[in-house]
Amino acid sequence: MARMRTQMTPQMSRVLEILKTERVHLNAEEILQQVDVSRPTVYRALDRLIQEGFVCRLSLEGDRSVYEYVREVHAHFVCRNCGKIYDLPFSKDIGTELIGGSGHQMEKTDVTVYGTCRNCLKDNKKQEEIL
Amino acid sequence: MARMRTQMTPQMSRVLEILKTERVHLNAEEILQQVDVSRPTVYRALDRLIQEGFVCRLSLEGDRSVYEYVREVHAHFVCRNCGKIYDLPFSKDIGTELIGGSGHQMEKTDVTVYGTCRNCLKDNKKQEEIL
DNA sequence: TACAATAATGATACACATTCTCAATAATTT
DNA sequence: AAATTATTGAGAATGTGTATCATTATTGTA
Repeated sequence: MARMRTQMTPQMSRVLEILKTERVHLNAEEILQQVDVSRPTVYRALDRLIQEGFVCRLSLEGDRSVYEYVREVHAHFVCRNCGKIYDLPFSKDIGTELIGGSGHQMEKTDVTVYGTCRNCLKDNKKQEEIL
Repeated sequence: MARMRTQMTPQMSRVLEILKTERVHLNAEEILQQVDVSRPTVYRALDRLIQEGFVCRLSLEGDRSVYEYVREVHAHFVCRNCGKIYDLPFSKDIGTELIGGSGHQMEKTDVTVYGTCRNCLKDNKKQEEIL
């Protein structure tokens, strides 16, 4: 009987490498453009990399998902104006606190803050000065 | 010159009413099934209801968005096993805390905890006892 | 009340991200 | 090397959400 295959296929490695080196949040299309791997395989690789805990997916409001290499737990700030995503460090385990005595078992916690980033705020102010 | 039209159209009201009475998180398709309103109008109504602050959208991992009537700010617990969504009360303004001195301007904060809910944990235990 | 102006609706078609199917290929075990 | 199973890629399919646009409803004004 054949055992489970290699944990990490070459295609998975290539996808992971992109995410590791780019150091930003990429969507599936952006990954596809940088790797010679078929579309379905990129999605499959991402799913498996998420399962293995190497990558995490971020489902943004009304937008396609973005992926990033997991370095350390953090929250995200998404600018509604320019779309840029910033990492926000967070130390406390908010999830455990929130679950409290509800009896649920936590796996992970997603914290996403939406708003206007500092750069866009600056640009807006400039615009107002000109007008 | 004609002014802005009624804030709330009949179609918007019907969509809002469903969300108010159902008291659960519904996706656009489920809303469509319960209301005699066209697909585009349901989406338009939801967008406007969100803008007005009556409804909020929840973008779940690899799933379509769900909508709920806004009663009070809270976080969500999503069960990876049964898919059920639970509301978790949370008082503190985590977003402001996270942004800290970054200079961004917060609009709203989404907190979603993923894991296994208490019911599924119970069922799993039962299964183990049988086997 | 009728008219003019604008906003909202519904039917249809469309766009696009993600997934499915399945034959071909690669890896692993015996 | 043969047998078995996992993985891949090409292409098609799925399905959520939008754009278009003619029609209808609403509101303000004469």
